[in-house]
Amino acid sequence: MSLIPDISPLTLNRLSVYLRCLRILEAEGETKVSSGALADRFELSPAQIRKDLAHFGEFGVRGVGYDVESLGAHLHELLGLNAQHNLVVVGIGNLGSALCSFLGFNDSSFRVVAGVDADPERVGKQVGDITVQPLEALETVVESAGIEMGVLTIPPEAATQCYERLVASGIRSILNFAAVQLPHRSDVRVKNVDFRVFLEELAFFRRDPS
Amino acid sequence: MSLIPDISPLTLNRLSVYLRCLRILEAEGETKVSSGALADRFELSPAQIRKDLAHFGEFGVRGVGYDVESLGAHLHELLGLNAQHNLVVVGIGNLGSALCSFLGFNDSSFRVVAGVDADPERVGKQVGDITVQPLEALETVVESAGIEMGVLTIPPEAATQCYERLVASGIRSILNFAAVQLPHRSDVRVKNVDFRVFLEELAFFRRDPS
DNA sequence: CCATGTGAACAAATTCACAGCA
DNA sequence: TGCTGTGAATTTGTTCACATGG
Repeated sequence: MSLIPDISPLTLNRLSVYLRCLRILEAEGETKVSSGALADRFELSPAQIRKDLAHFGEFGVRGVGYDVESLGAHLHELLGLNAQHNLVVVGIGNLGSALCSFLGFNDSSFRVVAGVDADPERVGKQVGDITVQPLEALETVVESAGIEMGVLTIPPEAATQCYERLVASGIRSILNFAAVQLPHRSDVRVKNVDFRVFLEELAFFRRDPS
Repeated sequence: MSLIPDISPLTLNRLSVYLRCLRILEAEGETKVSSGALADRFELSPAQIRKDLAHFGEFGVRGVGYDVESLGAHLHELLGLNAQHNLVVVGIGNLGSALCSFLGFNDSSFRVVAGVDADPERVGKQVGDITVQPLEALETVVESAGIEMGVLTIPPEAATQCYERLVASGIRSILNFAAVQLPHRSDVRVKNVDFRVFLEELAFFRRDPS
């Protein structure tokens, strides 16, 4: 079906946003929505919505708009959410725990199936659905639980080593919350998330305009 | 001094990244760095580094490069990090707690000075430097502690109401982790962070290319 | 010399505006 | 009529290549 052309990261992230918006409308009982209505409701650009969607076929009906449910289903599939993605969370501090519980009741595209921590105090703890295992078990766990994505929620000093171990275990998709530059590998996709960048963006607009 | 021209969000976020890189080099004892060396080390583009920095004056020395310490200081100031920014965290679950402790030992540009939660079980708990206070105390706390930024780490149902209360208390900068569309106000800056968007970006590149 | 700073060339992304279809 | 889908126009962002100056 959908032979997907090249897609920019900006467009890709907007598709996630659109999907979120559609789910909200769906919960409100809406069945049809136009690009203009979507844009008004969620502060988006109608032309951009249409452009973004048009890359992947003709999902809308002229004069009417889009079917909330079927467009949602299309985006869901397009984003690779039909498959279930098993995750391991490395570092079960507060942030790691937050992700474990967050991805418990989620719509099951993502599921944390294991969590490991270097701290013996934390090993054995129950967080969301999982029991914390020792860091040494990382490779074993990845292989036995069919894990395909790793989440790094550990201090920066430990991040690179854990990254190497995840990659050596066959993981090719990593969400990294540690503020370090992980070594680049063309076959591994890393998504870096740095909270300080978000805060600094807010701080910039509060600076003294001297 | 620095009369700052308009700056794109992309450039702004890169400045944060540059600052992070400079701090690492500083810790390693480097005193000078060229755009090329920075780019090699951190997988950036040398021309872009120069363009980005050149917006704000001539920080480099031709034939030499940039002074790690003084460029760091410039960026620090430029990003509004000389001032201390007091934050309130609304919702002290795992994610809220993570932010409280994360911004404990930080370099003091950002400080969580208060945390509130609707759950009586959590009120009185000690997290990082702060003692959790009841949600009702939100306005009082904001006004008495000189708070200028709010962080929303609460379930989506509660987010809009807390947003309104933060804004009514005078807060104009908000970091929002709840997956809702907060009402737009031209005088309030909201930075939305949605973990699912990050995960879906990774999932997209794992989808079945049918 | 060597690396910055910068205008000019290029590329990407967004918006416009309208043809085409239910 | 009304909204999609889309080429064309515009704006924004990136890269190139070189003149400039320590």
